Amino acid sequence: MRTPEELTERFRASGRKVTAQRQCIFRVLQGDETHPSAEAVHAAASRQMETISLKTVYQTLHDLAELGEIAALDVGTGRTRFDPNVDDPHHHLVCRSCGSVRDLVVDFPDLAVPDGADLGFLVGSAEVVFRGLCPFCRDSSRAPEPAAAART
Amino acid sequence: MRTPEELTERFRASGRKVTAQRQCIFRVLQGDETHPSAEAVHAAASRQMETISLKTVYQTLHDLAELGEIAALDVGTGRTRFDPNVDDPHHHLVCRSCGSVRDLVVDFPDLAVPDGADLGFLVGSAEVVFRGLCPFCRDSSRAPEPAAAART
DNA sequence: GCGATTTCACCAATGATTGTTGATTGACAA
DNA sequence: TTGTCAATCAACAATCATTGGTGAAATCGC
Repeated sequence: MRTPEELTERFRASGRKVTAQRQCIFRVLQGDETHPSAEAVHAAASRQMETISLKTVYQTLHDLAELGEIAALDVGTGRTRFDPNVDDPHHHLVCRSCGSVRDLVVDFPDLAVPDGADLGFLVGSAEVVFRGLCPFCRDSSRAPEPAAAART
Repeated sequence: MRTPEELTERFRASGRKVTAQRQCIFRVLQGDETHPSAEAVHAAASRQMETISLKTVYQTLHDLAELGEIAALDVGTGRTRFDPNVDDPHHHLVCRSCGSVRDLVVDFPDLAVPDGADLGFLVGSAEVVFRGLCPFCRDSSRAPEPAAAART
């Protein structure tokens, strides 16, 4: 993901204004590898700006996604998660227990639809989701890690 | 997926009663390869039983999933889809345009998390989603196929 | 400085799914 | 055949994540 400064430029260049709350969100996303939901971003942003509204967070996340600076991803855990890592192609590890998501930067060269098996589909991309237990849920295999359980 | 008769036995064996509406749903799912949503199952069932309620459909689909006779799957299209093919492991082709889903029965032997890349996760399974355009949306590349557009 | 954009709080609506009610039906074991 | 309990129905409300509206206040950037 780009730095807050670069994002500021991009926003300006696209005709958007750069407000304090937007910059706050830029900062929150910077280096975040937890694939936060909009709620989680809002919670983190609120720590820096108590009055920032959930609406604004949703709006800015969509702006960022529209500009291709972050990716919105749905791994079947109910809410949309946002992935600041949009530079190197990767897959995902998803915890069955707490729903946490981590990047898996691995290339699978053999991952393609065999000839004749595509059922007429014009295939564009492949995403792999590995499901299992994250380190915390694996250890305390009945009680998920508190922070993770809090819908992180 | 098992035959309606087998499902009838399984339901009885698990202490569930086998009603006309449940059998109707068994029949609807039988051989259905479209990965129908609950709504779609309800629509199809309604053609055989006009009074069957959506509630009952949801309930029965969950019963079937609980017994492992069908799989509930979420490919990021908003609604949960139900897959009667639970016997051979497979992946999915998803249409970006109309959201239709098809099975892809292919084994990817190299699909594993490399040593040391698992970030501490205890990985259990891998699902691949290939995204692209289904035959209908590919041809009429602006207007999705009517039946498919109707939330099939 | 000025105008257009953005934000705010508040509240309502969406769409998929689940829960509640109370009355009726019907499956199935005895 | 019958009694019991599960299942169903209609109708309605509630959930949760997300989006939409309002009007007023703030503020970005030319």
